[in-house]
Amino acid sequence: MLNVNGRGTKALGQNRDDVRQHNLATLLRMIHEAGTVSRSQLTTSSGLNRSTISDLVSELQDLGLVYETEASATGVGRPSLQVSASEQVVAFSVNTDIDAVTVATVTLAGQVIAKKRYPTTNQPTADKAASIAAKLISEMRAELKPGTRIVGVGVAVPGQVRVSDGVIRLAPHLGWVEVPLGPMLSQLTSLPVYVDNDASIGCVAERLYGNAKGFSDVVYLFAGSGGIGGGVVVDGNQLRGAAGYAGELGHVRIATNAAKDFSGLEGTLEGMVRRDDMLDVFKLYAATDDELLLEISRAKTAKSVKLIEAQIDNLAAALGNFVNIFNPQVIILGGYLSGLFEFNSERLINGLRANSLAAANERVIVREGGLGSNLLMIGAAELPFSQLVANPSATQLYPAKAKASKS
Amino acid sequence: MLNVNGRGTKALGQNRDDVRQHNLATLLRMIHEAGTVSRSQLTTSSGLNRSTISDLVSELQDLGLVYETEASATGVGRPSLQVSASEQVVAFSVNTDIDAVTVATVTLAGQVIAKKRYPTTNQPTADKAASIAAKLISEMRAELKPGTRIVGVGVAVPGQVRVSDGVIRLAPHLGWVEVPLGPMLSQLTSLPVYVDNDASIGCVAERLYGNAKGFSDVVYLFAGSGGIGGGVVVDGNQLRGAAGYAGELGHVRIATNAAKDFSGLEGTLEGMVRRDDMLDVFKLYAATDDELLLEISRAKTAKSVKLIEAQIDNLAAALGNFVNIFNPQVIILGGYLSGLFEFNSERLINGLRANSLAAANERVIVREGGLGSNLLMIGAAELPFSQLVANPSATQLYPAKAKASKS
DNA sequence: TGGGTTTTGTTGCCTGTGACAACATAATAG
DNA sequence: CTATTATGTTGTCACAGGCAACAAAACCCA
Repeated sequence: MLNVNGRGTKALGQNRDDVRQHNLATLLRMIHEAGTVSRSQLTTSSGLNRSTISDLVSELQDLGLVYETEASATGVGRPSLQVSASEQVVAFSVNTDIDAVTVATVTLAGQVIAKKRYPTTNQPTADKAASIAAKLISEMRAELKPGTRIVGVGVAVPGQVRVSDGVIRLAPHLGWVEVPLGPMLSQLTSLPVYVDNDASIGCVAERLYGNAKGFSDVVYLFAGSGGIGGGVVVDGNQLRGAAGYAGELGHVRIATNAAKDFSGLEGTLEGMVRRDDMLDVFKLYAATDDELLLEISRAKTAKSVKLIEAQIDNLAAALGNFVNIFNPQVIILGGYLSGLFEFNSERLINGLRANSLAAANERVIVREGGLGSNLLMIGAAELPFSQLVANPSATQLYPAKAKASKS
Repeated sequence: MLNVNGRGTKALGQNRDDVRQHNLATLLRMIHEAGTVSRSQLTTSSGLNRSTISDLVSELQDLGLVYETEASATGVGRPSLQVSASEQVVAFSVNTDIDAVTVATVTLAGQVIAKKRYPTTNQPTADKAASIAAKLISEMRAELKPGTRIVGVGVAVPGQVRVSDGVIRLAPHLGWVEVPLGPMLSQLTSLPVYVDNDASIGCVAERLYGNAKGFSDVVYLFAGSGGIGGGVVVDGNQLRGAAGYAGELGHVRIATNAAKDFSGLEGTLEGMVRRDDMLDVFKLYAATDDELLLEISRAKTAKSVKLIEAQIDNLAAALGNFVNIFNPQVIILGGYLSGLFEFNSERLINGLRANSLAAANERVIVREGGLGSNLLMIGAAELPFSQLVANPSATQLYPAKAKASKS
């Protein structure tokens, strides 16, 4: 029951029958991302022959990963069979936050079919969080339809995660330092567990199902109660870096002599665009993002407007940096940052342009995040799913009723 | 005679006989990067069968791209044939700088076999630079051994380049705005021309042949007379961004209220770590990097030391950002930045650590660039070579004696 | 209503690619 | 001089996807 490195041992160069694996993986990826696709669509967008698609799809069907249905005709010609990702193949996603542990069941088709939130008083310890998560997973596992198979568990943690083995290096808001959350949860559930930073996971979700869908170069910025995190997609691939810590966009320095952020760095984006400051100016003690967004949109007092504009300017400076560094097609703002964008998008865009090179910023699109509360759930499930998709025929699945065979 | 996009039309998913192309490309890449490899090495590091290697290598040989030699025995067993990249296959590399145009002939084995520098008074216009380059190329082409074939021309320009069509969007030091240098040079030489930013090209060279060799996640920073440029390698691939402008690391903002850089941005690395300031403090009007490095290493006056330390601190702040963003394995400092590193590497490293997350910076290596004056020449030649390597059997080559057939 | 057209699924055959095994070759070790 | 080790060479084989021919299922139109 090992946590496998997100990017496995790369076969140094070539392939022979890997062709089959590759094609199988490509088709499953298409089906997984779309939920349902017709076989003719698969044929055209893959470039493979009809007969090959037929063969490959039936192999996926034998593996129990997809199923076919007849579609009602939409035009001339024989209607193409619809291929759908199986709802009988699921992953569990976990989000450990400062005030709750949330677990969801997500199907291979990308649907959240169950979700449980377990509120905690204060921040839970890692042990506590793991046992809560394991308990919720166990409950949800018992409620699965018979025959359902489980791919694994994906965990979103607000902090720095060593992706290779699921160790939380530092999660300041949770007070976790060097805790092996992945192995702990894997032991409790007897399932493979994959852990990653919450913002990276949000980025994955936005790219697959949200407002960054279809883009190959994306910068994602997310501000929650735990500071600012980021995720980056470069040429269609999630930026991970040497050990998986890349994309810490909230800790990028943009100014001198300024407040420290939660990790002790000075003059960083996270230290200058603070959700808590925003709550203070509206005299809120705690608020959901929706409540805060509403307040921001109605801000009238000079003090609040000044704060909002200052945050917009700082955000724009940081975004300018990211544009110079990544030359992305689209920038997605999540959490309460979308409120800043809505409040005065022109100011934000102008600031961005003033802080970046004309060539790099000329085509960049700034958008709010398109996914709601299920963002992290869908994204976290992608961690185990991506393992399955990369190797459809050789990935072990686990039955709904426990007694999983040890790997 | 078109300039082809660096990353061609990506076949959406799969392959059939693409296998052969892929394997051929992989082998040629290994041979190209190593210069000479034994067949047994190719066998082990590719994972392919001996017989397959034999077959593929003989195809590369038929294509005239490699040749085999018998090696003197080094151990037990039959000695393996050595496979070398052909010196009869070359590319021209061009560097348009503010005071000269330099052209070199580089072999597929990575050797610079000829080099000519044409000094210019003041900055040349793009037309001037193109005609000088074309003239030098024509001369060097005439001096090639008969039978030599030309892959194309790679151009390194200090500025922002639209890689897809070779248009220089902005090269502040040369005073070039929106000039189609690639097409111009292509017309003059009747050869395919590829253009990229000089720092990106330096990064490529360092990764293939310099101090970043073998690393998959690299941040490269280069300071020359034209400001500070950067290049990034992410998971083995050069960071390009949506339109090829990514990696403008010199224009990243790290401070408030500071001097503008050459592109008019405020508080950026380029604005705060200035080569000209360094020349001033040593009362130099102009100097080669070697001269400047010597001065820095001998700096004694309070004023010069203070400036050097201030630049080190600012450089460290920027490097901290890059570590948080990219989590690289290695950072390479080129140009006179290596002098800052040598002057007080401890201060630089400490500053880097203070400005980045512990998890991200714990294993990062900081090094000076390992390539001398041929850095840009070797890197620029890689632009056409990478086209050839990606598609060994279908890339057109051009004869040494002109009269090239139009494509 | 029925034939023509268009699009897609299915089947059987074909080609190209790399694996594999057997053998040949060239070095070292004793 | 033989045994051992490592590599190159050759012929055969398995397997994946392309391709063509046919069947099936929709629409169009007279």
